[in-house]
Amino acid sequence: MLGLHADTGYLLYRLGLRSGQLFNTSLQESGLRLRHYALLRFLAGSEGALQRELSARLGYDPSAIVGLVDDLERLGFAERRPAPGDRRSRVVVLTEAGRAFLKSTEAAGERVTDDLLAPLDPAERDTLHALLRRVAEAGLG
Amino acid sequence: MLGLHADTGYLLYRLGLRSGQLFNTSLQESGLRLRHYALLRFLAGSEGALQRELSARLGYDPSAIVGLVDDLERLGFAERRPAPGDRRSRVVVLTEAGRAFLKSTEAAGERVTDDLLAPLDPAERDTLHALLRRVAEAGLG
DNA sequence: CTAATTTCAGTGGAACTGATATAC
DNA sequence: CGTATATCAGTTCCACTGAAATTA
Repeated sequence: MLGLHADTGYLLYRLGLRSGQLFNTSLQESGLRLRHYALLRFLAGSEGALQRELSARLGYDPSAIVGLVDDLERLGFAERRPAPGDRRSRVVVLTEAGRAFLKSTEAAGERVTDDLLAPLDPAERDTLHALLRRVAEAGLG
Repeated sequence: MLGLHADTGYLLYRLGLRSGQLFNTSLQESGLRLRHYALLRFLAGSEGALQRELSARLGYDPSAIVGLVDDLERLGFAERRPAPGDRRSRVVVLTEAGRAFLKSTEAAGERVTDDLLAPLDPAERDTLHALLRRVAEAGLG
């Protein structure tokens, strides 16, 4: 019995905190947080998404999406457009400035994961990633 | 490019949040949070620890330890005792009531990790655990 | 009518910063 | 003197809850 450090769930909790901190410090000079960055990267692969889709796919509360998109709009990295076919919804799309920002910070994002997983060799990282993906897909949809 | 879901660091961040939530809801009827529980389980394997040791080993800020130990003392699960040899320090020890509480909630804690890792078979869980431990030890001390 | 989408106000917790008292 | 331990006050952010307005 070595305390909760021996528990996988607790390890995930602690490493999740550490990962989030690394991302945020890496992003701090841009004025964005990890959540903004995640949203931008999702948009980069989607040709526009409804806010409720962002909420579901990223796992953030719908009320949190509002403020995140507000921030990105203020910076000119994303825009809200009326959704064709449903006047309740808004489509959020990446702007050219947003795309350029993503390109400029791509390397920094990879460096964070590199630092975090430094003790693992490439094959082990793949194994870890695959296991985490399966856990994530079961629990988060 | 599937967005940050394809990034291991981000997966860790998301799963860490989910893991913490599961622990906290599992503990909610006891009135404690994951951080209290982690502290209790650390004490169970330590014969008493200085608060600065708790901070270092659990990764919580020293100022956070104060409130956590306050809560545990109020419930009678832990006690502060003067540290022999250094009147600045306090030794935090588990009480009998604390030990009994841990015993009564052992199964619940295991169930949380079980739920979280449901998609993985036992061998995969061991693999995941070993990988996470190595990542944790490199970054968290 | 009920349900879905977005928005907003408010709550509580978490993590930290900076300052203080005490002791080394 | 400077450093370490514990404590306290205050800040910021995060995640959520509950409710509103609009539309389906």
